[in-house]
Amino acid sequence: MSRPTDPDTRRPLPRNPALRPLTLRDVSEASGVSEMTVSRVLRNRGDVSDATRDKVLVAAKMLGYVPNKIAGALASQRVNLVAVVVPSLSNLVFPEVLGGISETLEDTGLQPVFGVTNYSPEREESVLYEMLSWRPSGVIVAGLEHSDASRAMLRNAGIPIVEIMDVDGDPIDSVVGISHVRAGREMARAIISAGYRRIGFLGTKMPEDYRARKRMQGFEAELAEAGVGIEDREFYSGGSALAKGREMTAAMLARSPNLDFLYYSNDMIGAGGLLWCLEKGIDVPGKLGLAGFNGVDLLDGLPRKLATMDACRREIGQRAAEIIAGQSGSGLVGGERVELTPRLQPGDTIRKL
Amino acid sequence: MSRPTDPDTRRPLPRNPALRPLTLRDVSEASGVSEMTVSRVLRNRGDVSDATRDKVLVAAKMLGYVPNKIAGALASQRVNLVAVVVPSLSNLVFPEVLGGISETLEDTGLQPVFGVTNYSPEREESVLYEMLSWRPSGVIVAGLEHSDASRAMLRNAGIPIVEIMDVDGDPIDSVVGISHVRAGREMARAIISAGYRRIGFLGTKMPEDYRARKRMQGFEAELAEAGVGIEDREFYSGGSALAKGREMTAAMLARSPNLDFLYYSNDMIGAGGLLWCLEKGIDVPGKLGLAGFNGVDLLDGLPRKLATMDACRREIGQRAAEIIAGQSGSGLVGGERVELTPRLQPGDTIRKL
DNA sequence: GAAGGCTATGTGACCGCTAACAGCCCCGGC
DNA sequence: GCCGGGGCTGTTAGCGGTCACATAGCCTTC
Repeated sequence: MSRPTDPDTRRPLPRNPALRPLTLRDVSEASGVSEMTVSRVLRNRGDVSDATRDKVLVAAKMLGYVPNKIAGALASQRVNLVAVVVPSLSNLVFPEVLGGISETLEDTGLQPVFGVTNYSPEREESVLYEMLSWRPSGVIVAGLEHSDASRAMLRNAGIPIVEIMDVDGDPIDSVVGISHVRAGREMARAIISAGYRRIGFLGTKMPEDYRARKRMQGFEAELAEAGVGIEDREFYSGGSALAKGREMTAAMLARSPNLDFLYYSNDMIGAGGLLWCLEKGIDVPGKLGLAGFNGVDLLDGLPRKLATMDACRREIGQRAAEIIAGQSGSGLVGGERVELTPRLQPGDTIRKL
Repeated sequence: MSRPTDPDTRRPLPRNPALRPLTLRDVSEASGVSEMTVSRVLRNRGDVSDATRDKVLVAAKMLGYVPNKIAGALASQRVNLVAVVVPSLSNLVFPEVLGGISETLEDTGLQPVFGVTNYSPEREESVLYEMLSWRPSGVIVAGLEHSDASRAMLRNAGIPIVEIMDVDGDPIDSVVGISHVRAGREMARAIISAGYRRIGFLGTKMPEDYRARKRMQGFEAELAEAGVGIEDREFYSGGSALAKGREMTAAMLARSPNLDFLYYSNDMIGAGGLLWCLEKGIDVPGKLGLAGFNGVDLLDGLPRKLATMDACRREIGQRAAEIIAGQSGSGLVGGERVELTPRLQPGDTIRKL
């Protein structure tokens, strides 16, 4: 999107006198050419002589004209917006995904527009409705679980849809993510093969956090195959995750002192648990192993590095954005499936063999 | 813009056969009334008989019609979007502000649209340009420092503008935030009155982080009035803040072992420093006091509570949103100034007297 | 020097919706 | 019976751009 670049005039561009928003006609009159030509100049499309171009740009800048994309979009049936819908911004997983998206979209002419659902399907539905009513060029939405109405809307939108974060399920169109079931399994395998056997699970209570649940399912399934069960569980909701991690760890170890491993559904509560264990002088990872999930580098710098599994957040954003950008450009294909592989980061809280 | 997809659900809303986006006319034909009446029903505006209303709603739902806000906005000259421009999402300060905004806008019919500038004035300019070209009902933008062109655009937009986070400067229209200069001063006062005298400052290198700089200026000014100077400084950029906090603290104390207080420009590096000090067995807050800034509750749960100052992030978002919502509703006033008061949270890392 | 092909610009018809107004029907009051 | 006034619905004219096409010059080319 090229804009009349500004020479360094000290003077702010003149104030619009009529307080009526400027239109192409204003620029066209000021520069003595037709509206169409102004439009061409401002969009850098079609042939315009250099002389005319300059005239127009000068006039536009002088007036402080900002094109009206609403009118443009209506006329051209083209919208450079990409709707991005995530459940939360405080999760710190999502800001990173959004970062990947922004970054990748940066030089495609596409613009991300973010919406937040607070993990509520109803809210997701209304956010999607709202966003689709702006006829974006594509939609990126977290998760594979949506209300029937949401799925129908997305399917009917006739634009590329990319569901992200998770690949365990039935995508509407394209999907980019990791298998949380598999992530849970792999962590279980690592834990088992490090010799831990009495395992506790700590997670969120949130019923809508399908991904955390899938991790737990995969985790449990893999343990079961090794003849091991989850001995104790604890769930929380709300509050500061770090503090909750402490509390839950204390509670669980008080209740089940024989546990030799704690698997946390996210790094923040894991970090809380880790801090608590260190304070109590518990031998980590000798007597007690710990692991979280997400690989948030925010936590680099803890006294000990928590074992975790990278959720490929940034890359998920990038790949999703690439799919949208690719399809919105030319012949649409759709139905892509990108499964990324989360990497286990053993850190210092799982025994080395 | 249309792609074949698979219709294998039980009974989704019937697929749009022509793959041409639905319009009011489709609904109007399906329900046997005029487009205008459909429009009225869908917007809940004007009198429509219950019988007609039901007919229309049924038809719209059956078709899976999603209104085209682009056309609607063009015709009505009304857009329910509020542009929100922040420098970063990874700062974890901003997601909270956005939360406050979303929350407050929720039942106003207004919709926030987020843009990210990465602390770059050029990027801010282009993000603003892009957003203004959608003719939003208002703009919320972080900071008071903008390029001349950005200021001109905002001034000329003819819509409510709210600059947030900071009140130390010259606002374009309305402003909601705290005085970072004063925040720095207050922290200095607290430190001085707790008896600390040999003070180090640790912060970001980022030249565009005006607010951190203002805090430092206020801090230094207040110290100076007490006849105290900053004895040592250290700045970082990039990397994990927690880890950087450790490193910088180690480096500074190696260089200036006599310091008795460290003031960090944000809580994350402060937390890193705190963890490092505790590991080293340094007597905090006896021999060495520590303080950060922001009051991020993410960090509740550290072994010791870091002294900090709440930046009123959520409330800033709320108040800003209220201003936009209030003005967009009725007669515009503008020029409001809301200065919030950051509260000192002494935590456990400043000596009590 | 006429035909053909560029390049640079202008012309009208929309894009899908809503504001404003016009009309119709039915009611009650005088 | 006529009039006035609601309640409900339809009609017309844009909103501010862009598309497709027409057009005017001018330069080749033979």
